[in-house]
Amino acid sequence: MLNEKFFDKFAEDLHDYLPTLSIDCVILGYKNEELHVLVLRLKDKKSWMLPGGFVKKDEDLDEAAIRILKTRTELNILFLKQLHVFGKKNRRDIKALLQQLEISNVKDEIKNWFEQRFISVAYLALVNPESFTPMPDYMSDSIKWIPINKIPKLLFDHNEMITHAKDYIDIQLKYQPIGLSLLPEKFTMKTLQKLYEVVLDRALDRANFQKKILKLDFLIRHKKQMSGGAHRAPYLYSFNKIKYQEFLERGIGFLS
Amino acid sequence: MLNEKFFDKFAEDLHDYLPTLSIDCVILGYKNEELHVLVLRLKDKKSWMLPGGFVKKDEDLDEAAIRILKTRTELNILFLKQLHVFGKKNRRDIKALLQQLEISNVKDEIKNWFEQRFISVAYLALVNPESFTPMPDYMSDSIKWIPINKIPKLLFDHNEMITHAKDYIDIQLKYQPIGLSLLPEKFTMKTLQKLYEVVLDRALDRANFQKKILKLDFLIRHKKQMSGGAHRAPYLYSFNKIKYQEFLERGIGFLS
DNA sequence: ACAAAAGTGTTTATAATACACCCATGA
DNA sequence: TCATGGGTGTATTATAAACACTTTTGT
Repeated sequence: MLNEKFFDKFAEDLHDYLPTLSIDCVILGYKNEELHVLVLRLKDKKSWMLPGGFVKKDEDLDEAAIRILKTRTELNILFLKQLHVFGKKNRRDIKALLQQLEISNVKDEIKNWFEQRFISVAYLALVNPESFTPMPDYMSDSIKWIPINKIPKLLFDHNEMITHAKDYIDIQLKYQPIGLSLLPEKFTMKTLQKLYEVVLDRALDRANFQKKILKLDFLIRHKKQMSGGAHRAPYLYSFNKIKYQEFLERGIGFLS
Repeated sequence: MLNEKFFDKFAEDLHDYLPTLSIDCVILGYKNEELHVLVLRLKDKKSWMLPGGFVKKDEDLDEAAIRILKTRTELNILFLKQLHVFGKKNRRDIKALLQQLEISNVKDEIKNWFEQRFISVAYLALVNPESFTPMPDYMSDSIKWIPINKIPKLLFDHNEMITHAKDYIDIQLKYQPIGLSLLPEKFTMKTLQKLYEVVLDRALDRANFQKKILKLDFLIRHKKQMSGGAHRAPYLYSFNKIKYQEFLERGIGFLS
């Protein structure tokens, strides 16, 4: 069994982790004009779940979240925010998990660990899917970007976590800019508008969108232009990160 | 020592609680035209902290928060929301706590319990201060409403929790109504306006405020009137709880 | 030169703000 | 009847939405 070695190591390290506390990550990416979520498929090839992990005794909660993200995304910098704590007493179907992990014949320590009641802190991360190749981990055989509207039933309350993330994005979008973590370095106004349309789930007026966004003054317009279709070439833009950051902090309402 | 009996009992019950996880409550109330926070003074008469507690193994996280609130406020129904998890590894100055609890000569189990690293979930509660008398607990000698701008240095990261609560209220106020939990059953438009002015920290136009709020249509106007000053008597209003609830759920922006 | 999409401008509707006016009440 | 604060109306300004017009590009 592929993960046996991992579990032996994990059994040794168990005492380094805080008990009963876990972290799960809703990692959102934007590609093909859709919002996607990064989900793991377990070795049984049937069950899906969000990437997650545990908190070491000598690390901050946020540090743990970053460490867990890095094992999947190789990324250093990304938008990362604590979303919500999920603490229902029966939120985990433990029997199902043990089966799916194929660890029923594993050391008692490991079994006891996974049989605990866990309170889980859900984190939201926004990333650009084109900037890295996601990596599966010890208990999963594959990791995939799945469109947010086509997520299958996940283990435990993980679907609820995604809903929470989507609600958060919907609300935040109305008074904070998004995009810095979701788009490539340079992009067209149309691309940015499409992102907003996907998240808001409604069409926006091209002319008014352009005016509003430019007025906020956190985009840098580049002289260069794209080549492509048989039409006028659009400007490319990038974010003025300082002004963008100011906006994130102020959080002024800027789109109805 | 007054709490010895409590600690004996607590030592017995320790195994009923989840380790390393605590709850702290920012309880906000509005009186004398100011936002107040409910804080505890410890028995040493110098240290202040937020009311808090631990999570039982057989209760949901939210249930624990409600239980903890009830021991202080006697209240059943109130606005309650999970704010943020505080998880810095050195967030608690443990030595200071042990001194202040005067439990340095207490059973080892108790000592070990409090010496743990705790991750704490901060909850926000809004209550009407006139509807109950707050109660101190085993480790505090008094509990008081203190204006949010005059909070002393509290233990650990509790000041940060209050800042977090205030920020949350500031943002929420812009696209959700507040008041149902903070005001008495019946109130004048002036009172409601004052609440908004205190929270937003700026003056609002009387006429426009009235029009905007009434247009939202979640207030019930009562025929009766107050007596008092030498002037026209104002209407009394109360909340239409159904419409108010609809607004909370929709969360439409309604005050610039 | 034409189609297609980008960029800009103009008109219209809607909402926010400022402030003026009249009303009711108790001294 | 007068001062005080309450309630309502109106003019002004700012913002949002709709859409028309012009520009640039590849074919």
